[in-house]
Amino acid sequence: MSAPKGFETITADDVAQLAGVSRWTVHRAFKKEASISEKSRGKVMQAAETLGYVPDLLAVSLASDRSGLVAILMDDFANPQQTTNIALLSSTLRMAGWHTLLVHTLDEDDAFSGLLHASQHRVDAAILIGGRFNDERLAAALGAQRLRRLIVYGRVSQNPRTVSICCDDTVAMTEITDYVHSKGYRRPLFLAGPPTTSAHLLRKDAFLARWSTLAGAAADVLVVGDYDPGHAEACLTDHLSGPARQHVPDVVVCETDAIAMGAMDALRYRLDLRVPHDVAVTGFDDVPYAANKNYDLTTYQQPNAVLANAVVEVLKGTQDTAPFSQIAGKLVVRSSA
Amino acid sequence: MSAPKGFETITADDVAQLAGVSRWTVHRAFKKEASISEKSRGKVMQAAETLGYVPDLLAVSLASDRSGLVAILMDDFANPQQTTNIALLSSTLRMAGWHTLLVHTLDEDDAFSGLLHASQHRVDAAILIGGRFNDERLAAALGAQRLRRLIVYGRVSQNPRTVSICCDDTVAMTEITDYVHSKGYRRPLFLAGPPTTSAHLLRKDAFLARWSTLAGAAADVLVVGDYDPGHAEACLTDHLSGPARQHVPDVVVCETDAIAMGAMDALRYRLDLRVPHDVAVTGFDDVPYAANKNYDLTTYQQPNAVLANAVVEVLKGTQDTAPFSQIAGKLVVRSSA
DNA sequence: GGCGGTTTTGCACCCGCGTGCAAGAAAAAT
DNA sequence: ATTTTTCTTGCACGCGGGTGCAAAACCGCC
Repeated sequence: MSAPKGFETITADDVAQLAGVSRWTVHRAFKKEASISEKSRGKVMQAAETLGYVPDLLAVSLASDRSGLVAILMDDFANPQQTTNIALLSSTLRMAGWHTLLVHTLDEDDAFSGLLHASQHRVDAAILIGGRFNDERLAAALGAQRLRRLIVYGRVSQNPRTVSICCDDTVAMTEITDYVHSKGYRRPLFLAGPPTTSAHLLRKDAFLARWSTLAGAAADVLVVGDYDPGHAEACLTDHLSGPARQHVPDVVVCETDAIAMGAMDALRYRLDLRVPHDVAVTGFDDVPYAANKNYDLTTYQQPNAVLANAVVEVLKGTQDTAPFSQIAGKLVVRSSA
Repeated sequence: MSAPKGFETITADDVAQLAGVSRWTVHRAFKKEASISEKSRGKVMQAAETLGYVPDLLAVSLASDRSGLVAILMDDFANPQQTTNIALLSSTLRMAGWHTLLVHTLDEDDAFSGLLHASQHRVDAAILIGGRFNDERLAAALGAQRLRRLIVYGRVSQNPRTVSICCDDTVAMTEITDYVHSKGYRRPLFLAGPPTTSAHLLRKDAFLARWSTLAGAAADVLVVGDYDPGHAEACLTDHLSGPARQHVPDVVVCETDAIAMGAMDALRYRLDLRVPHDVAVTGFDDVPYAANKNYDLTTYQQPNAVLANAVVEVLKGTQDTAPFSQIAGKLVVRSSA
């Protein structure tokens, strides 16, 4: 009767027995729109209560072919934009009834195997956060069994079999460009992230195009290898210590806040310049730390909550991919530019 | 034969049929120490290869009563120490064969329901990262079915039914105290985090005890409500703008790096003091950003990789709880103190 | 060729629950 | 009171695969 040690697994059968009904009636009692008499529902609920019964989601998933699990693949936990997103995403998903299977991917091969493992858990969808995922591999990954949906979060994917959920980088960067130009800055330097990501292309191209329209001249670009502030700091320091020293920019426009922070560190502590007095800086993303007094960064706020809800929408219904890549954010003006 | 749309779910039966054996032989082929002839193993493997068969982990979990899933409950994604830990933990677990079910808990009730959901997924263990979890509730949570193991990560839990994996805060803080004293500082102020966490108690008490031994006098303490840098900044600013202004400390010893960074911001930007010239600052955890030139924080490095591996050890075998709460880290001296 | 012994293999049954259908009970209609 | 109609309930079967046991196939040997 009672287990000598460990926990007794309480199944629907146990509840049925105690309530004096069949297992299927127990099932119906838990299903909202099921035809069942109030009397037996009451008996079942009481029995379930005293026994502490909770349905086994594993068995539910197996039988119903809906796991209620969403895999989130993420590559960079040092990136505050990504950790902010995953925090918001996982709680939004949980409120909507999904659980999060977290996969920290180390590199591209790892992403592939992570996606495979996720599919083995029958996830209802897999979400890719971060830029280091390769679209070509995604197509192959989609060939993996049981991967129902692939959502690319925070950037545009060329792959037609995926759903992109992100804000409109072109519109956003154009707005930043307009602001920078209107403030009277005339010698911009654009700091770009890794060349493989689409954010890189969209934001950089949008800036260059708009700047050329506004100022009638091309802007300088410096490509930083990744989104690490330390690396951005080193890159910019090198750049402005070299032959480019003579034309120091009056504003550094950065692809992300992480790069912007590294840039500010470089300007202040390596190059002995004042921000924004000597050089202004703008970022992109509005990560929490951007509001810190050290940086007080003028940046572009992504509508994170809207994006997270869009994921839920996609999970709920069959949606078109189009509406979810044109969500607008808003410019946040602080003292850095 | 071929599905009209969507993906064909390939089961062990499909492989068996193609290989001309029974389903159980397929199972044996995938099990390393099973008695099976090389010939049929070959046939099975080839059939599995051509069909692209991968076992369904949901079914495996259900049948074997081992989900291969570990729930990680985390409350604060803004805390870099926690995001660092979860990144390391999830990749360490994955290499050891476990997957991570991420639960972002918003408050205590939420933590409870998160734990319940995790148990419904039959997780092999649940790991608690962060200080906002209440030990008393944990005991209740352990009553939930199927929750095999509860691991408290990064702090000591009083609950005997849980396993604590953390470094020895007392030893660590004593080491910091010795260092601070040896550098000649004599008017310390200790900045403590939320009073409910055990880290608070251990670190604060260790500091106070050691300082009293070394200096023969009690040290000042200021309790900051949480681990948010912005809040710490405000608290310290208030404190030193008030009646305490006349005895400004010569060193601010902080319970965590997050608090230390807020403290440095307050000292520099609010109180117009130089760090470390006027006031020195120490932290605890050695989060990645502590090495940033802005802060360059003297702090204590937690042995994160060792801790993560300890989790795997606990998952693998039946271990005693004792050995895992006395892991040592090391002092990292930088320019802030 | 027959025998004891050792692999290999197949099979019944189980994990806990969901679906569709048919039998049973209760309510409504005649 | 009898027949319909409707609501409840029970059940066979399936999801995909793991366990233990017994039958079958293999082996070397006398």
